[in-house]
Amino acid sequence: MKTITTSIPYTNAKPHIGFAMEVVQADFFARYYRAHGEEVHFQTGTDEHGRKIERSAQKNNMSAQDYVDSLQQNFQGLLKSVNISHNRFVRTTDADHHAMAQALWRACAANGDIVQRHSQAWYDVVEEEYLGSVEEHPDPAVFGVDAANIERVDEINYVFLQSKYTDRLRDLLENDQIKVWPKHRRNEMLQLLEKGLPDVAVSRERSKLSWGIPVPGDENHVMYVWYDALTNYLTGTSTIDDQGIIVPGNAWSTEVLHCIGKGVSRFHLLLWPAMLLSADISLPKEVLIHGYITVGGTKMSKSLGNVIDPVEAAAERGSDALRWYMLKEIPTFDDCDWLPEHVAAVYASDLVNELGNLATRVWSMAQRYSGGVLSVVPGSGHTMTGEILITELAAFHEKIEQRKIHEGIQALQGMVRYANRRIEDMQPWKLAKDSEQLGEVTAFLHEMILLQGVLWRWLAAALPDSAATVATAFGVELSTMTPEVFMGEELITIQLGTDSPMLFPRDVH
RNA sequence: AGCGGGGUAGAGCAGCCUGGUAGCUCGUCUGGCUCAUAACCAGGAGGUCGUUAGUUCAAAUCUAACCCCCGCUACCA
Repeated sequence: MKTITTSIPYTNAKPHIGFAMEVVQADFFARYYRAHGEEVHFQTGTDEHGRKIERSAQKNNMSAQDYVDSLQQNFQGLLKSVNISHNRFVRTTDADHHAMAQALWRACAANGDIVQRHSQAWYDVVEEEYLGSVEEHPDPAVFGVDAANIERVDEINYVFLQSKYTDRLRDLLENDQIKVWPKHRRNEMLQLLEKGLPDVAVSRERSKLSWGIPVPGDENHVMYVWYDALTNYLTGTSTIDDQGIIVPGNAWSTEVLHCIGKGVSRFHLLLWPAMLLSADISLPKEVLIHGYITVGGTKMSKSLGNVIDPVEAAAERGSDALRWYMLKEIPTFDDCDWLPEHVAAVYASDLVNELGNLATRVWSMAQRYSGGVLSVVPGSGHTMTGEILITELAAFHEKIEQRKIHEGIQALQGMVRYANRRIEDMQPWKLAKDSEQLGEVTAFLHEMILLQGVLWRWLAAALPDSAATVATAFGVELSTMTPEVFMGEELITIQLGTDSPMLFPRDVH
């Protein structure tokens, strides 16, 4: 079994295209492992507590709950528009999440890792946010906030003793017990660990924040949003017994892959494992950290007006086209600039000209020269192509295990080009003029159809809609498409579907 | 400032560990083909591999210094 997760975005803003890329990457892995026949648990969700939401709700004259409910459609709509195949969506306002966060808190507290501590901190009364401790920052000027808005607060808060886990976390990361992709992100964390981890204030006074999960046994305090949010990974995978003890489910006691953005790596590589260690719960196996989509080399921001809306981007050429760009063109771990002309060029070149055109040209020849029904024993006639196919598939799988989705897909793309070259060499349209050679033409087209079947079995992880169209048009069951079948000695009858597969129209509006 | 990543044809990247005629995709130019979504195939043009110095018969590749871009140390997909 495999478990794939995404981070859960804060719902106060519209879904970010970067989050869309994150869910698409996660969805790729979910579909990839399903194609291997593995059972997959794939969860995503939304982070709905905190001061900003509370304040926005007030502005809109709504209760916080009604307000977050009204925001759900944005996120559900996004998942739909990029075709995400998750089987659990965790809202931090869900009752079972509420219970899980409290259960985890109790577990950490029982181990002596959450304690009350008197703290002195700087507080921004306008933004209603803690800026940092007085101890760490004796001069609040470093925060760049108007001094008139800064207040020094003195209060009792709950603190999670993250510092206790500094050494164990260093060991875990150094020994790859939590595998970090790419590696240099791990090094960044090790650097932080060198300085020693601080303890983390994990509660807020209810007077300052009421929209959150209450601290168990203390109605005057509410959990810090990160403590609350990270717990979602257990909510979706585990249960709580009669004693209030967390029972990790199969989905947690397996190979867990967290897909996140680089901005939240500290929380996932330090705080989260520390929380799990404290509660004596097993750790995730891998954390994949993607880069950011930039515009003109800078981050998107509302003030610059350069925000790309993922739902609109998906509507432009269809979800598969957007998914392809995000998976194949954007390097999995790196930042990448978003240029509309480039997006259009990649669509035309990779999808329209190569993948889409290959499907229609083969379909049309098979229809015209072989009457739409092709009964052939693949056998040794497919050996040459089959061996190349085996090599390329191995390269694909290896790259995907290294979490380099873009490089893996490029291996499959190489086979598409190979197919186009083969067709050029064989020139079936010439052979077909001679009725003596029609058998050879059919055998060749049969080979090209099976080849696409094998490729689309894996391309389906990136392009699920198109894969379904291809399967129908060629009348093949993708899950049976293996190199062994491709070169097998059994008769395979292919009956084409009635429609030519128009996967990627050239003209899109 | 410290640490990390990067600087290779117009754009995006690989090659660097394990030195030996500079490679891929897109774009561009020319030719071929006609099954196909004016798609496909072949070939050409285009680079003093950030700078300087060093090691070597030989350096994009190793060493040193320097310059530039980005990231992390504070929320962020």
